[in-house]
Amino acid sequence: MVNSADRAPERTAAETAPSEQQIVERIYAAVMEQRLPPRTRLTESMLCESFGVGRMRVRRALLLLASQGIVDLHSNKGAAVASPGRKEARDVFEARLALEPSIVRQVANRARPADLDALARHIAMEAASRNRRNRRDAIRLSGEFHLRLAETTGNAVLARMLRELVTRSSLIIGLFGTSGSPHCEEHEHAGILEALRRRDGDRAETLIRAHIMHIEADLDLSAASRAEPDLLSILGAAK
Amino acid sequence: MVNSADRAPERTAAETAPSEQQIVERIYAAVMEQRLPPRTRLTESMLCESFGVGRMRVRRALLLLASQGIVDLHSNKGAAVASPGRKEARDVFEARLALEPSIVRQVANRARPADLDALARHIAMEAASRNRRNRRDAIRLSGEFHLRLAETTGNAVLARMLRELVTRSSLIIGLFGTSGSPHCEEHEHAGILEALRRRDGDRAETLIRAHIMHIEADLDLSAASRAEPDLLSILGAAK
DNA sequence: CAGAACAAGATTGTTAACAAGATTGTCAAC
DNA sequence: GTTGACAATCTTGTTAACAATCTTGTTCTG
Repeated sequence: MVNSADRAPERTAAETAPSEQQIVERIYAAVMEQRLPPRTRLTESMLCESFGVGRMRVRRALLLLASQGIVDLHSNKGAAVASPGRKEARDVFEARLALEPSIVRQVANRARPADLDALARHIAMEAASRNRRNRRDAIRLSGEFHLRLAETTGNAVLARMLRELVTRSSLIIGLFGTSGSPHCEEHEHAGILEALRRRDGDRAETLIRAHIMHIEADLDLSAASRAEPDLLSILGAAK
Repeated sequence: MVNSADRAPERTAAETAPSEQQIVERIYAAVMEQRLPPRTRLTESMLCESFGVGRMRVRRALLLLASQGIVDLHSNKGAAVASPGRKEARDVFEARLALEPSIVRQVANRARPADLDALARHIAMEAASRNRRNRRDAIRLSGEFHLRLAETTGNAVLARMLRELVTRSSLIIGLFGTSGSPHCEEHEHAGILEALRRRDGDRAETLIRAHIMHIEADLDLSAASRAEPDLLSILGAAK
């Protein structure tokens, strides 16, 4: 009776049926930790028993995720984790280059000491995960640092937009990233925080711009990566 | 038999049942033209017969609109056109100040002559609507100019984000705007285009930043405007 | 044996009915 | 006459069944 089918159909009494917003959160987290690679099929029935909710909730959650570019949703063909192309990857990082310099400037001008301390603790967690070789947490925390910056501005609009961009960046890095461990980042996050502590908005802006460009430079957006013709190129090359 | 109730329940055979994306577009347009004022109740049954679709489509469309801050969606209480508060208004314009300077800089660097001509034609349409005292078109076109700029970058991510921000700005202007006709804008749009034609990115950036701040300066975000306690303040004042 | 037609299974899209909750109008009691 | 409770109506939230579409496996034919 115990089989692979009932991995998580029933949950403890404490967890009530999650709302669509909570379903979205959990898929967001899974994508940011690169546990859900691009092109992963997300069938409704599978999600229903995973979360213990009805089909309606799942469909609404998928619609929200699709509206933010996290999943692709084709008519009559179901949902799958999005697989951004090169053009889309460039667009996402261009948008980040537009938003994040403004964000760190605001933080430099308006952050309270407690906010900066929280950012320092976050960087410490990043370092701990990296030392512990906990790749999953390290990846998630590295992206979440940028979210924390956005949240520190107190601007909910900016925070929501950046959250979408950072999550899509995780997909992009999983698809096009070349170096497995971007340990350059940790050092750069610390440098940004130092500039923020000195209230040096110009410096913080320069640093985060360089930081984003470093992340993008680690990608291979040149030619024949995995994009649309996944199986064709693989089979053609293997033959 | 002809009554106010059947304003658009049946449509010509050419128009098939619109998809949820089309429903979203039409509500977007209505909000941008300030035909749907904030706090307007949007009951599902009303939308169903307005668009001639089932309840499912309407609910999905409302969910999408809610995820972008265009409508408020409270549990068991239905949907209503969003009524941004002062904080939200400031956040939206702060986000625009972050995005649009980058957008015009990109346009200055990369736009083709045909793109710039299209922008010129758009400004001409704005002027025509204004001369014709067509307030509805004038308002919509004025906002759409910023969307055209974003689309000219070719960056779909930026374009989608700005679309949300511009639409929410329409709501904000309707709520907090003081001068009825912002005819200053037309002149400013033309100035931005001129800078773009000269490929002067710095100048274009400066102009659009000033332009956005002018729009925001026309708002009254000080104290007791219409926000949350709409009826209470009205009744209290009328007494 | 290859290839196409066909059929079975599965998945998504849609509709309808039902249940739960909120608002409004009414009525009785003080 | 006013206030409170109650009931009717309307609106939303949920579930279940049904229809349409796609995928996959089989079989028949050349």
